[in-house]
Amino acid sequence: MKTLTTGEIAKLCDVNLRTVIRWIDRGALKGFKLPGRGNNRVREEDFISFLKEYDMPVPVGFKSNKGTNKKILIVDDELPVATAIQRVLRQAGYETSIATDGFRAGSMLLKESPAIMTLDLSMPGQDGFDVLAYVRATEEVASTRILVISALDDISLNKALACGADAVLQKPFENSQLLMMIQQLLVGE
Amino acid sequence: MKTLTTGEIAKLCDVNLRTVIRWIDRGALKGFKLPGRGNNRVREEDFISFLKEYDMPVPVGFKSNKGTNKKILIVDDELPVATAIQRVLRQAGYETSIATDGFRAGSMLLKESPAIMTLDLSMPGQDGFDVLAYVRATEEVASTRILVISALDDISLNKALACGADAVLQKPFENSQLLMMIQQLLVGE
DNA sequence: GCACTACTTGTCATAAATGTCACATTTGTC
DNA sequence: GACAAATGTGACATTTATGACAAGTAGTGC
Repeated sequence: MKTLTTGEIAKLCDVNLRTVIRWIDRGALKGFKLPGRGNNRVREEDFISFLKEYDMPVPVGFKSNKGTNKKILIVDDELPVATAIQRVLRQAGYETSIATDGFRAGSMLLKESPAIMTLDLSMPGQDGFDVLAYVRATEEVASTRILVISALDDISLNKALACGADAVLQKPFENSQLLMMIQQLLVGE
Repeated sequence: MKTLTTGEIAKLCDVNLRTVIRWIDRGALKGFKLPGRGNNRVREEDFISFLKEYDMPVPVGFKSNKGTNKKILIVDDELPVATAIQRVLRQAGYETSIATDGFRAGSMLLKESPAIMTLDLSMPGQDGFDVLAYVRATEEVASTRILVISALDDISLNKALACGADAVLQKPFENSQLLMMIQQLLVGE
């Protein structure tokens, strides 16, 4: 369970540490105290709900709601494919967005911090394995679950798993397969 | 995340604090409220876009503030080119990072919020004009100054300016030209 | 020019929130 | 263990939000 100190929250909110402590004392921000002298700790989820409740901006790379966030980012350069995936996921109640090129994908990944990203391995000018490695090495988004969707052979898919993919799905696939994998990824952690 | 209080904005705009609050209440200036009694905070970027939208002069004291962020993101798929640019900028005292593909570029742009991004128009699988349009349309990074560096002809460079580039530089270029443009972009606004 | 309207901005006092400071204590780090 | 860094606390200074009201700024029509 990831927690935050008052100092960290103070920096994130650009506010004085004293003020953060007062928020906690007042009950506006839910936290708990360490046994020592009563140093405060705030659970990440509580901090996020606090920000949302008071309509405060959530710092970039800090939105991963782990449990409750069901946002899915669909990365595929072929728009028809992406929208097809989107249709299936939306019907199942998931919140989705689409990125059709590398720049958008990278940007939206950090901007929206989705719980899951589906990734097409073979995008023009973009090495899918490299994307996997980069995401895993980038702290802000490292915990994003990644579902690789590709028409490539098993060897490539295995390599994707080795590079950090959480699951792979070979094209063509059944909608039910897709949904099952998404659901597993969401529950899985 | 740097934010401003109503009082700071009042001084910067040389208006009454009461007026700033009214701007925020009215929605002209985007801000958010702290949990306490609802003290207002305005994100720096939002304040800048506000000033631009209403054609208000950017206060001198504030420019220097922005000037402290000298981070520059270099986007070029050819690593030798990128490192050459980086060497020049680092020698001049700028903090730099390099992105050699679209995904990294988009991700690092949001992660690091650089003051300036240099952009190669012709990256494989990535339409430079489209990147420009996307950045301008994305609130979180819309105010990033973009210097397009390209070997393409004048027509393309003009199109880049129309798409939202703040400046263009045609390859090949002198190091002094590059530095001058960077400096102008940092001071210019 | 004048009166009228609609609107924005400035002023003031007050209550409340936030920032500052010094110092003891705790926590992190090696 | 020992040391550096971060945190909590109280008292106090500063800043902020709010309402009501005055003053200023167009624009309109006469």
